[in-house]
Amino acid sequence: MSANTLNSTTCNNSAPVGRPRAFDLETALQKALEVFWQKGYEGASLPDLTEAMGINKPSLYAAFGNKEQLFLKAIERYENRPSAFFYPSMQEPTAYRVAERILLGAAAEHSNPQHPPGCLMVQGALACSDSGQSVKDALIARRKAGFEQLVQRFERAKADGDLPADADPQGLAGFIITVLQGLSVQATNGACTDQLHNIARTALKAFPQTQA
Amino acid sequence: MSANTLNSTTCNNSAPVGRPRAFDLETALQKALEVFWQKGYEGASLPDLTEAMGINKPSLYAAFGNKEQLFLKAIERYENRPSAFFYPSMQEPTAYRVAERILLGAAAEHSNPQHPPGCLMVQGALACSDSGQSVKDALIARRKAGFEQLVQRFERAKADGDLPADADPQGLAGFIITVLQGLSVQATNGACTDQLHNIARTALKAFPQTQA
DNA sequence: TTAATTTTGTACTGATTGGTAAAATAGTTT
DNA sequence: AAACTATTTTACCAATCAGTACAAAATTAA
Repeated sequence: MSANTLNSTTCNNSAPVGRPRAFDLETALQKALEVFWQKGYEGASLPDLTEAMGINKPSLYAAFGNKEQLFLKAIERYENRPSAFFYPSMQEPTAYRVAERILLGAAAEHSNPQHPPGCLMVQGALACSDSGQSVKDALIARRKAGFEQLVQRFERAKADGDLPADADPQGLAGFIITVLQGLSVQATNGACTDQLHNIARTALKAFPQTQA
Repeated sequence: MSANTLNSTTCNNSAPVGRPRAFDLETALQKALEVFWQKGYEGASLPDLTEAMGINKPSLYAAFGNKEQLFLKAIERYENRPSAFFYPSMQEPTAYRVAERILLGAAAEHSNPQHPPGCLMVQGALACSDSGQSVKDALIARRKAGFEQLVQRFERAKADGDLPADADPQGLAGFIITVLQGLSVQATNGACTDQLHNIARTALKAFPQTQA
């Protein structure tokens, strides 16, 4: 196992001993992320990955462990990428604004032609063989974590008074997450940004809006 | 290719010439359907399929062609199974009732513990390798066909007056389909019927309701 | 310069993938 | 009974899967 795991810009500026790595860890991981995004965990073969990453298999295994660990690092990068919108949306001032930013963000991002359609958290491993079960479970856990965060945000909104006293944070969060994930399937179908935007706007009509 | 393709109850009661088939085509197809439903097209291996179907590979190939054709026959059966709810929902008298039946039907059916969670049309092949592309495309086409049917139903509803004159059939149909497919992901997460029902009810609040 | 260390490219592994060849078997037809 | 036909069983095929052994290469440390 290497000393610096995934830190391309290490503080230690003295070059490490041994032959230097000929590729950049982050850009290679980004390429792997895009392959997984397009083909899913099991649909992405090692030749698919190594070709996109511009490295060969021993380099991949030395740097990332194995295919499963590479995938887990890819979804971690996915959630922290600059254009990620879900968790940043929590900081909006009202529940409605949170819901709006999530769904409009998904409409734009899931149909962005600069990367594969849809959401990696959904496309990655929805149904798979027995050997993919652990990765599928990891994605389920991540999706549930997002849901729980949204429930908490809506509970806070209820306490803050920007959601009605009779609002159901659990139900509303479940609804927003469901539309979010449905938009991922729509994007796979080839829907463009305008169509997804239209769907998001329709969904938002079901969301309680205390003030405009 | 066999004379009787998929007709277990043939009108011709004289036994066909040759060694009789030792299994029932429909029940074998049903078993294959359930494997695909659980694991997806590529996640279902031939041993997975033959074991569930209770036959061996040459029997599978003789009866169904190959894995891809077996899958296509499985999704055809899926759409015509007794508990299918999507197309029958079109016959409801109003657009709202159509939307309601689709979403409540999905809430119940996608979480039915008697079969795998979610919808085969979504779980079957959302993201896959290059070799699964044709099956993925077939599922996209089926999903789009369902969407188009719903658009037409809502356009008729607009003409009938049970949708407002300013209603957007395309947008409304896209929204209902999106929630429908999102519910499939939720079911994969392990959501129970009550949770899906709650989400469906929330979604229906976004749907124009001319009369109760 | 030599030793130590790490990555690289090549070639390989055993297991599994979808698919099939061929003979044995179970029926109908003549 | 003999001929015919279709299915079953067993054994196999080439291709691909994820993963690795090993030696050459490239760097730092001594």
